[in-house]
Amino acid sequence: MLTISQLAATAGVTVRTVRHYHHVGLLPEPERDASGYRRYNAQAAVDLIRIRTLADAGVPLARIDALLHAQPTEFASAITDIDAELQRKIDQLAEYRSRIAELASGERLVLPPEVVAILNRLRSLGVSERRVRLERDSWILMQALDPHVVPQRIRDKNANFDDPETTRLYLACDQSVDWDPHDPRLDRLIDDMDAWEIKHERDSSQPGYLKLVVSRISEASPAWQRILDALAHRAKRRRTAVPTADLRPR
Amino acid sequence: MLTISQLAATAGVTVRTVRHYHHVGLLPEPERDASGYRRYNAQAAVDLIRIRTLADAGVPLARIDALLHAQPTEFASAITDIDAELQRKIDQLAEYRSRIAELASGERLVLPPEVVAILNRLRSLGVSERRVRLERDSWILMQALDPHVVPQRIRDKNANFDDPETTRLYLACDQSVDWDPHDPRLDRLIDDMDAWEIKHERDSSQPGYLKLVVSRISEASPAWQRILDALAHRAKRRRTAVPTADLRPR
DNA sequence: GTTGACCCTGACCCTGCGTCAGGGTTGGAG
DNA sequence: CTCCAACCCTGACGCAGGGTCAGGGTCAAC
Repeated sequence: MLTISQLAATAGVTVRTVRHYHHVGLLPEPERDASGYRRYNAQAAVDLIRIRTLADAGVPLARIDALLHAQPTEFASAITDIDAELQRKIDQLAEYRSRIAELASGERLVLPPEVVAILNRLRSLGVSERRVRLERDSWILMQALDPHVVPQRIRDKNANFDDPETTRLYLACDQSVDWDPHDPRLDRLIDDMDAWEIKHERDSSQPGYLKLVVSRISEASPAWQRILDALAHRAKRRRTAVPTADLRPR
Repeated sequence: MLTISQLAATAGVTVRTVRHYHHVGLLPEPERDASGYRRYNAQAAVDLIRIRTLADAGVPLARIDALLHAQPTEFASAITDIDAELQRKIDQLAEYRSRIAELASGERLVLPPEVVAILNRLRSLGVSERRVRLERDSWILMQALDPHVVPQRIRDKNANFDDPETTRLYLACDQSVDWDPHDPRLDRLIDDMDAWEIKHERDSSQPGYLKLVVSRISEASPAWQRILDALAHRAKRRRTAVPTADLRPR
C-alpha cells in the first residue's frame, strides 16, 4: 500500500532513515512489488512512529530494538528510566543556558565567586587590567594544581587588602610597571616590601606551581623583574646569614 | 605548568578531547617540554573552558572556532541565537517527554484523538480487538494516503454508530468471524447488509487505497471473505442490470 | 631498578544518518 | 509514442565528536 516515501512522511523522517532502520534490522523489510519497490502496510507506520518516538527521546537504536521486543513490565520500567534521563537532559541544558549567559563576562565561568570578588576588588582599587590578569592566571593555576589551598588563600588575600599598608604597597608595585629599573623610587619600594615580608613572616620563595606566573610577571616588566630579584636576594641572605637566629627559640 | 591531563581535568574533559581540539585547530598547540610533553598556561585553561561552554550548549566545533575570533558585537548576537536554540531544544525535549509517556497506551501517538475515540467506542460496544486493529489500520492508511477525507469519515463513522441498526449489523458481522462460510446465519447477514448499502446509497467498491485492508479482512476470516464476495457480486449486478434506472432521473 | 601513572603519535571504530553515483520505474503532458 | 519529472533501487563514502587500542617513551617514588 504505502511506498517508502509515503511511509517516511507519515512518521516525519527521511527515506534514508527508513532504509537505515531496515539495514540495522530495527524495522523488518517489507514485501516488494513487481519492480522491486518496498510496499508497506499500516503496521509498519505504527512501528516506525514508535521507533521515532523512542529515538527522539534519545534512546540509541540498538536499545530500541531490544525494547520493542521486551515484556510490558520491562518496557514500562525502561520508559520510566528514559523519562528520567530526558528530565536530566532538560536540566542540563537549562544549566548550560545559564552558563553561556555568563560567557560575555569573563572569569565568572572559570573561578569561584569569592575569587571573582577579589579580582573586582583589585579593579576597584585601581589596579591595572594587566596585573589583574596575571593575578587571575595565578588563581587558575592554583585551582588546577593545588585546589585545597584556595580557601585559605582567599582569606589571606582579603585580609591583605583590609590592611591599608599592604594595599598601598600592592598599588605602588602595580604603578611601577613602566618605571625604569634604575628609578630611585624602586629602591624605596623594595625596602618597604622587604620590611613587609619580614613583618608578615613570608619570604618570596614561591610554592613551585607559581614559579611560572612569577616568571611571566618578570617578563611583563623590567621594573618588576628588578623588584623580584632584589627581594629574592635579600630573603636568601637572611636565611644563610643568621641560621641560628631561626633555630634558637625552639 | 599544566600537563595535558591536568588541563583536561580543570575543564572536565578527557585528554583525548584536548588533543582533538588541537587536531582541528580549535585550541592552539602549546610549547613542549624537554621530553616532548605539552605544557599549558592558565590562558589555555580559560580558552578550553570557553570552548566547552559553547560545545556543551550544542555549538558545532567549527562554529566555535569562528566565534572565538569574532567581534564582541557578533559574539553577543551569536550568544543570543545559541540561547534561543537551547530553549527550543529544551521545549522539544519536554514535548518528546510527554510523547513517550503516551507510548504505553497504543494508538494515541499515531492517530488524531477523534479517531482514537471512535476506536474506543468500538471497544465499548464489544467489538473484538482483532476487528478494532483492522479498523485502526485502515485509518492509518487513509491518513497517509488521503488525509483530507479523514474529517468527513470521522463524521460519517460517528453518525453510523449513532444508528442502532448499523451498530447491530457491525457487531453481527464482527461476531461472524469464526463462523463456517456455509453457516445459514451468514445468508441473512448478507441480505441485511446489502439492504443497508442500498438504503445508504453506498456500494462496496472501495476507494483504491482501502483494497489492501479489505484483502486483509478477507484473509482474516473465511466467513468475512464470503460476505465481501457476495456483497461485491450483488453490487456489480445492480450496476450492470439496470443502467437506465440510474440515468433516467437526470 | 622496578613499578605504576603519565605522556606521545597513529590508526581504526562508533552512531545516525546525509549525500553522491549510477542505475531502473512510473505516470502524466505534449 | 516519446519525454520528463519524480519516484525507486543498491552501494559506497563522509561527517562530528570523540573512544579505544597499539606501540612506545618518561617520571617519580619507593
